[in-house]
Amino acid sequence: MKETPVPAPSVNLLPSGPTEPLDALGLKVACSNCNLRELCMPVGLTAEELTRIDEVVATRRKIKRGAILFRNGEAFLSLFAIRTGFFKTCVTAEDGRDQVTGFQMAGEIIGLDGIVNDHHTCDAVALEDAEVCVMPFDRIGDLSRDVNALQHHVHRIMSREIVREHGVMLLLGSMRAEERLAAFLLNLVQRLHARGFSRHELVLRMTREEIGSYLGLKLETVSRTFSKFVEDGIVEVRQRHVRILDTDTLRSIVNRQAGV
Amino acid sequence: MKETPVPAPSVNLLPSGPTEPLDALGLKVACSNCNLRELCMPVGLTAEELTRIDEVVATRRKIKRGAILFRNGEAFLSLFAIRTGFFKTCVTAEDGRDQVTGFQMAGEIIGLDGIVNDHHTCDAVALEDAEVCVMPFDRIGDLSRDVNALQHHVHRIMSREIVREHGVMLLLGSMRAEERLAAFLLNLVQRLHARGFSRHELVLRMTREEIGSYLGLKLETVSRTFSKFVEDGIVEVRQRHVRILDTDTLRSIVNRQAGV
DNA sequence: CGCCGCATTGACGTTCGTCAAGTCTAGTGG
DNA sequence: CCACTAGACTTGACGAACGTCAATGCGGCG
Repeated sequence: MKETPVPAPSVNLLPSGPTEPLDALGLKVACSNCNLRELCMPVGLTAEELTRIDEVVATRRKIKRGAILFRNGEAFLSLFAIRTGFFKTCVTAEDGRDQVTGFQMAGEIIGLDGIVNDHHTCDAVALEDAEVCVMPFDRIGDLSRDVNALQHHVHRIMSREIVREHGVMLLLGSMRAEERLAAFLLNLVQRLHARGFSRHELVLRMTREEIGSYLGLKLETVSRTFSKFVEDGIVEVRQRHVRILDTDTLRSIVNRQAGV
Repeated sequence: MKETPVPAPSVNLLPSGPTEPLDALGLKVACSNCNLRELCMPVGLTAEELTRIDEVVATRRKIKRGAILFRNGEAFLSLFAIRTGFFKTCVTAEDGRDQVTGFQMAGEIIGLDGIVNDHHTCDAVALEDAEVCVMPFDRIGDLSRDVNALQHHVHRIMSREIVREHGVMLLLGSMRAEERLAAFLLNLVQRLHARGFSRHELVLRMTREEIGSYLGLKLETVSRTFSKFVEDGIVEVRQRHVRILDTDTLRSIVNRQAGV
């Protein structure tokens, strides 16, 4: 057990990770009985569609902390559904500077950037030991011709990513450091809560520098802003452990007009 | 910022707008004989697929300059392919500040943000008189079950938008004002060139404020940066008319490391 | 002709980046 | 078990880049 324990779920949605018992026995873990299904697969399927959906996942793959799932320039073959663990994706400019474009957790899909030119255009790095479901893209295409709901689901996933990025553009384009960090924390804790974790506590899986890259800030600014939040009694921070003491204030920071 | 290659028309394809002669006669303009087809539809279709593709477009719609094609919160029913004209899309935060998320021109598809929740999440505003092809989304879904290439095409369009937004995030997160504006101008002129316009001249359809919103800058900074480019002999600017005198320098501005 | 929206320019202030020093923690090896 | 180290984090001092506020110019259109 090399991983620091994750915060205890307030609701026991994910007590031992997705379908862990079956997995431990070496049995095939199907989407149809994966408890992350609601996050990555369409809902309201018929029994028959459900079993067909299992075909989407070809294999699973374990990724060590720090290892790369796919890299900019690599041929695109599959999408990946995260079963466990935490990823970042980042793009790199020609001059070397790079930008974290997102942090992804269990139930989320990565690799969508690769579809347009059959090559990935960003790197996906595991920030903790992780496991992903490998979903060959041609298989998704074939299946979504039969299973109507799957087709729509793929569209929705891509659309959701577009909308998410709109939000990031708003953040990067018009928010100040405090607002950015507040929005970031609220977003993270909200997504974790949807996965059964606490509404108020979280463990950051990324460094200050990675947060800064995502938020368009330098690591020192991220650190200072954390310190300010602590001074103001809004959060408690011990290393990467964060406890949110005052969600309302955090929310008001995000929504306040510049200059107010 | 890298731009995904668009099939480049050999010569002046758009001196008078797509299929304008037919249109003027009141004849039905089909995708199959629209000269923007290469931009918004899949290539390499069979003759039969080509005629089926025509079914995607239900109607066309004219939008006056300043008018709104769709608005945040409206029900999502269709995607729109731009036939003529120029649009901006922008998201609005609860506190009222808004962010231009993109500028779109002929051959580009807008409305993808609406898929995920059946409601649009941004506004699309015409920056000049425009015409769009209305493509009901359920019709696209039905058709892409039959026409394989269409299905893949829809995926590619959405993926391209995701990749484009990654580029914007890089720009907003790590570039300085000059770099942002240089990248913006190069991107615009490149896309216009792919549509048969000049490689060196362009007419901005948006205000300095809209440029600023897109680039995460204030309008004064945009104006000042233009002035600096003019001083340096990189561009000529007369109102919204821009002539690029030194593309190479502009490119080097985009790619230079901070501090160099 | 005069108005209005857009654009430019200047003076000044704020925010955040830069540079540097120093602290804390987890991990390693004696 | 403790010392040591490397990486991550914090904090301070300072400066650069950009925002803010305000005055002015310009062009298009009724």
